[in-house]
Amino acid sequence: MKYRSIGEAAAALDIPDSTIRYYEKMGLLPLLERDKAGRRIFSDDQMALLGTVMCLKNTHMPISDIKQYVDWIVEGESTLERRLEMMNRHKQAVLDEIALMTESLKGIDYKIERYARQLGKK
Amino acid sequence: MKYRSIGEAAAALDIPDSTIRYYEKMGLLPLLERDKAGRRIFSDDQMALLGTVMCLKNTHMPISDIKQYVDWIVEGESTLERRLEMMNRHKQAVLDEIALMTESLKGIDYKIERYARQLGKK
DNA sequence: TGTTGACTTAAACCATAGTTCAAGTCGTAT
DNA sequence: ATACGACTTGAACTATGGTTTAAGTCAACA
Repeated sequence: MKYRSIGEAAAALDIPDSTIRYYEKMGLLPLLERDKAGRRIFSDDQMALLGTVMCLKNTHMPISDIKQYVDWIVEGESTLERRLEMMNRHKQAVLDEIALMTESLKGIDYKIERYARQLGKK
Repeated sequence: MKYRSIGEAAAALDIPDSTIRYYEKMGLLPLLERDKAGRRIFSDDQMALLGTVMCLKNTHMPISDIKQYVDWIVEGESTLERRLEMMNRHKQAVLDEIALMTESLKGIDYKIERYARQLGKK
């Protein structure tokens, strides 16, 4: 199994190393292994977890909620139902936010049209 | 012309009064009038501007950029081109962010499916 | 006339999400 | 052997976007 350094993991996900250290400190990356020198090493499983964390972060889930989710993963099968419910609720929140952005974009498009018209007919 | 109090303006846009005061202090609401008692009064024009500010805020434009935009509005017609360019750039940023969220949502949907399957077949 | 309720101010406070710093360790390539 | 780059730590620092507080003013209604 291939292990990655923090630099490789960060490059793979296009985020700064410092963010990964911060996430670990916040408890989003439990069970992260170290080599003999004390350096973080990322297994495929940890890369997958980090990918999930990034999905949640990219959709604006607060760190505290991501931590709850990760804690449930560590806790095991007994939390499957809670995890499913959390993901369903989050999905709806994301859809709502996308809808708000899309709606607000209409106001922006309206400005663009008006400015373009004013500049064009001058 | 109907004027609104800060409470009415806030209720119309479903935001706290304190946010409107904060936006005014940040310079997002220049030319906002006051009544004899010193209270803010919102004309239809100011309501429209506030609506635009909310569109920009809802699409995650930083306060400092919104201020630049409002400053250009106050400056007048000579800034039309810059405003158009700013709105076009912002529109692209919003589309990019929606795309990222939509993509990240796929990872979440995948989790939902897996959890649902695991819970269903048990 | 007096008590509400909505408003005013400036300044302090808060949460969130990182980033930066200083000082030090490790392993490999020359 | 040593220099280099990538890594380590904890703590301090930053930026952003508000919210809260304290003390006070004002207009209208009972």
